[in-house]
Amino acid sequence: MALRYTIRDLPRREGLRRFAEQIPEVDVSAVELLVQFLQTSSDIQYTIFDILERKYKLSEGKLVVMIILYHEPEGIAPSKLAEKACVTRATISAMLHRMVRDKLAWVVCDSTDGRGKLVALTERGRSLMDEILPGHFLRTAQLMKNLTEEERHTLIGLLKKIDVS
Amino acid sequence: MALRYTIRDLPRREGLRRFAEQIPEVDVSAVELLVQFLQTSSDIQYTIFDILERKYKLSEGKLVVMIILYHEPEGIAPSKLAEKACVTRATISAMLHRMVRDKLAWVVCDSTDGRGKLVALTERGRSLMDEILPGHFLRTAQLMKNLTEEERHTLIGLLKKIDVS
DNA sequence: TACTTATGATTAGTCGGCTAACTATAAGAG
DNA sequence: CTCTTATAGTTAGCCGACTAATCATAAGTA
Repeated sequence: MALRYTIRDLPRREGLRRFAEQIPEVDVSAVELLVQFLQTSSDIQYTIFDILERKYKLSEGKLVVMIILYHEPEGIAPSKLAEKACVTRATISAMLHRMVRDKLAWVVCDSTDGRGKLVALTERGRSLMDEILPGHFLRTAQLMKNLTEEERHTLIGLLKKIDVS
Repeated sequence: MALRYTIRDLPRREGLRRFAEQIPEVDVSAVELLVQFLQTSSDIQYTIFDILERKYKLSEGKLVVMIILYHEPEGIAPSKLAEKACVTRATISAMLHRMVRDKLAWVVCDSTDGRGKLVALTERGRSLMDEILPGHFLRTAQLMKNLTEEERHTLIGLLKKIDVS
């Protein structure tokens, strides 16, 4: 099914806002802000990551993992990789399987630790990154092009005020 | 594995930023903005939705579906539900299976259309929503409490300037 | 040294997304 | 009225995330 992505979350989030308005004690502007944030979030998800997904079968998670690997030409332990990518080892384990299958990475046993392994990108993995990243940064710049330097600064400041303690 | 959620994406996104800095043509402030946005995004994901997930086994997607159903006491067709929730019918189909299994919703055949069905919340589903929503809106308000009304307004305006055309 | 504990990786099972292919029924066109 | 096309729902199979359990090896301790 072809979802109409440009308006995709409007009705979805709208429901939440309508709901909030019906309950007197609710902080409506906070809900509206959350709704807008989630909306922007899924829009960015689409313009930045779904493109990579469709064109290169590369999810955000895999991109993150590959960028980490790109910086570790000597290889890195899967557990370290999990930690840096902020996912569980189980997730890395499955992802590595697919990456090895697709010849994007290789894995060897760590000679200094019988339990451990070492992962690194293959030449194919490296060149995929070289192919992908320029467009990725370009799309990022495009996304933000309507914001002045000052506005970007303000926006970062306001985002940091959201209390996620 | 217990991830340290409070700092969970710092290293992850950091890799992207460091990468950007090494390439001269890259619009660094745009990348920084994206990094901060994704960071805030996953923080919100945690404080708002992971809580629901852990306490009530309720994902964001299921919450959205249940809010829609909450507003449709007469029942709604799964295809309409998919459209309003902005997911595919296949996704709804699987989710409804689980919701029926967990006695949160029931499904009957549509008498006016041999192909169709009608879904609605069970009493259990409704009362779960009644139980969950106050806390949910409270956490939303908590999240935004450090922002003045004016700042909220500014933030919404800036988010809308992000170009996702 | 032997036992206990900690760590690295994997596996099984769950969930929520997706696409593609399928079945059944409704609606429209000739 | 029949044939074609569109629509509703399901199923199979993939991906990335998770937890919990398991296995092997390292490291620490009595």
